[in-house]
Amino acid sequence: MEVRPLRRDAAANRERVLSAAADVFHERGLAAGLDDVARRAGVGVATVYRRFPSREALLEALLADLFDAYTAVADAALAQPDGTGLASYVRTASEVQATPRGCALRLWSSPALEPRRELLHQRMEALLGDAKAHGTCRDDVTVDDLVGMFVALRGVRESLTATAALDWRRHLELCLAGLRPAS
Amino acid sequence: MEVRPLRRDAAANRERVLSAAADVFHERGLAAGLDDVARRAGVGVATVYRRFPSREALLEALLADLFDAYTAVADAALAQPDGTGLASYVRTASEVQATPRGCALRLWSSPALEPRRELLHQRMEALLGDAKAHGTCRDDVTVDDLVGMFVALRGVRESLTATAALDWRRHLELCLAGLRPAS
DNA sequence: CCCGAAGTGGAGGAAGTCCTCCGCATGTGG
DNA sequence: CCACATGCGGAGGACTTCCTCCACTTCGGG
Repeated sequence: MEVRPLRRDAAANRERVLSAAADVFHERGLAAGLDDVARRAGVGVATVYRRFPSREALLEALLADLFDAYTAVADAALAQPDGTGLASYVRTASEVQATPRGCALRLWSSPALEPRRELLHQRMEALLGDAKAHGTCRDDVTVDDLVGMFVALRGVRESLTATAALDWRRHLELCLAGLRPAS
Repeated sequence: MEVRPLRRDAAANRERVLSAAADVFHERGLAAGLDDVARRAGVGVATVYRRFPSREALLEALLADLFDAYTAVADAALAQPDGTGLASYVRTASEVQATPRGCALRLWSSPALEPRRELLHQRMEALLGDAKAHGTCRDDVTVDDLVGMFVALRGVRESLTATAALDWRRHLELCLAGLRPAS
């Protein structure tokens, strides 16, 4: 498993591809052509395929970043263990998800990312525990419920179809209200 | 605007296409080929295109059915004006949406369906009014919030990606909890 | 029963996407 | 500074999907 590092220019190109992919997928959906991604990155198609053998590999790389960002947000929220961390984590993480890189969320359960997902899972568990201990969250809420919220929010955001005054932040607050203990 | 009715066999084919389209889109997503729809319906491609000039027209026809179903559910819920109608409407409508025809929901705000959408809007308004009057729903909830819920639920349902113990019914209950007045 | 209007199927051209191949360019260790 | 491993671009073949066209079939009113 000796992997020598990429040549410096190649590494830079890799980043440009990732960033372009996030933008393109964000704008035109996950089905957008990789040729478009290449053009946007100012790079040949071959470069995209050389670095990321498949569309999935590309998305996984984006998702890895996203997981890292989530985890960082969760750590920050855990720093103030007064029961408000959970809500602030959910709100901030949702903002991160609204970013172009958030498009990768659809791959959530990719097997290749199990380790990072597990890490994030632990943080969410901790946040839930803290919130429950302070009585700011119902006892029966699970990490999967939180995951469901993020997935749901992505759905709302991607559906801003013309007419709709559909605001994902509004749905977010509805969910947060649902997490709090009844009376 | 004289439109003579379809010949009997043509009308039957139209229904078969609609039903096949619902199944195919449900299984393979809205991007599935219309050729597949035709094959599934046991009909030539030309028949699909003759009856529905575009993929959108096809989806609109499906959505029209869906709106009618929603409206019927809402009417049933309104029959018992004891404050519980809203919740039972949301639950039942969600089940309808889990049906293959529910795949059309993505088109929600198609201009062509304004009249039906308006009809449904009125019913939801009434359900909300009843629930608020009985104190089973927060005063600040709007019809758009409900629409947001349905869109969110579609997102969760379509994301059942392998791993996930993601259950849309669970997210539904979370939302319903969020609708109720705080303490 | 008959005949014209209405409907039908599937071939096939246009367009888009995927991904590989290979001759040329460029960074880097010695 | 040089050699060569590493990386690069874009042409192009295989494939998929879209949608039209037209010769043939079927329905149904008189």
